[in-house]
Amino acid sequence: MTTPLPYRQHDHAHCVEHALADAREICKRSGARLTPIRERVLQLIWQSHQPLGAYELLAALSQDGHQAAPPTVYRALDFLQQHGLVHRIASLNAFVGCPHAGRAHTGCFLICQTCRNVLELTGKEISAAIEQQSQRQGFRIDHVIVEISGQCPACQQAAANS
Amino acid sequence: MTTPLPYRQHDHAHCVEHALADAREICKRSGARLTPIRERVLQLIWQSHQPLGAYELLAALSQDGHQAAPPTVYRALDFLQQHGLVHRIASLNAFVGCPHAGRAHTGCFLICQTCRNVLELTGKEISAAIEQQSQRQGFRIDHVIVEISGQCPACQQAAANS
DNA sequence: AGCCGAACTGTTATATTGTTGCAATCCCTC
DNA sequence: GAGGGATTGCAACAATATAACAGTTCGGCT
Repeated sequence: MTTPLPYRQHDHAHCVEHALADAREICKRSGARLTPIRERVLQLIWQSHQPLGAYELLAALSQDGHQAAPPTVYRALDFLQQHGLVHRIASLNAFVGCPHAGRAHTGCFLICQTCRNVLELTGKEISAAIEQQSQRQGFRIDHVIVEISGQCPACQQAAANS
Repeated sequence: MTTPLPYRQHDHAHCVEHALADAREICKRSGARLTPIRERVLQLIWQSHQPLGAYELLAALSQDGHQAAPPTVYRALDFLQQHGLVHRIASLNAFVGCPHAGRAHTGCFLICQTCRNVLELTGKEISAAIEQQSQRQGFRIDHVIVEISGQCPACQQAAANS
């Protein structure tokens, strides 16, 4: 798995470790148990820095020598989702680390179809519009999915130069 | 399959026929072939008036006496999606008829987790916010998914009365 | 320390959703 | 009515996700 373009420049190991430290802290505060399997799954997701499917995680765990079946991975993912540490990208059947874990937010994802990177938007404009329109219909919101597929700036440029 | 609450009052058969007539017209204009299978799938989706999974459609086709395998259904669905006649709801792995076929729009769905009905919003506010935020990131949009799960007004009321 | 109950994990099997590849058929155009 | 692209039939299979149950670990409590 090659590290994708936009991430070549940053200190990847450090950013992964930072996410894990955050996760430990968040779980500690809420009394949740970030067990070895769960932590390992979270680490794998962050290392890839791209959406990772459940069965890709499963394969990675097997390479660890860890015997693992689908439920193991799905349970870890459920836990991580419930604690806001990862998001599921419905249009990809895959999971990404959440860079805003701990802070209240509605996931809103820009998915590049070329390099496969995902950017999570933080602005309130979109969720505000969604809440307003839902309220207008008298609809009580439980969960919101916003997934925008297309091409990121870097890949647009790369495409233009070829 | 019981007709869900919000639809008890309308002339369901007429609304289905209207959607089919629209579809025939749209395909005619674009030179697309709305073959019997495709039309039947569209009809089944509209009749249910709720999201329908590919394998539910498959079962319904089999009841017609029509021998059908998964690819048959998926191909029909691909066609209907490409021509804007149905939408796929990623969070349900299911398909709904599009009430705005032919008119340019971005699907934005309110999904009631109680009655399973889906309402497609038409307002431009949400898609405008999405376009604006994407543009700010220099992201070129290809396709947008907005799926809002929760509870519709009717079901909120029903829940309150019990 | 030792016990209890809840949470977590292992394991097998199975359900659900979606795709590939190839042959046969249909339908439009020339 | 012959050629060629679109459509369909069909069989196999791939990918994603869940169910059910047994065993194990962990943390709180006495």
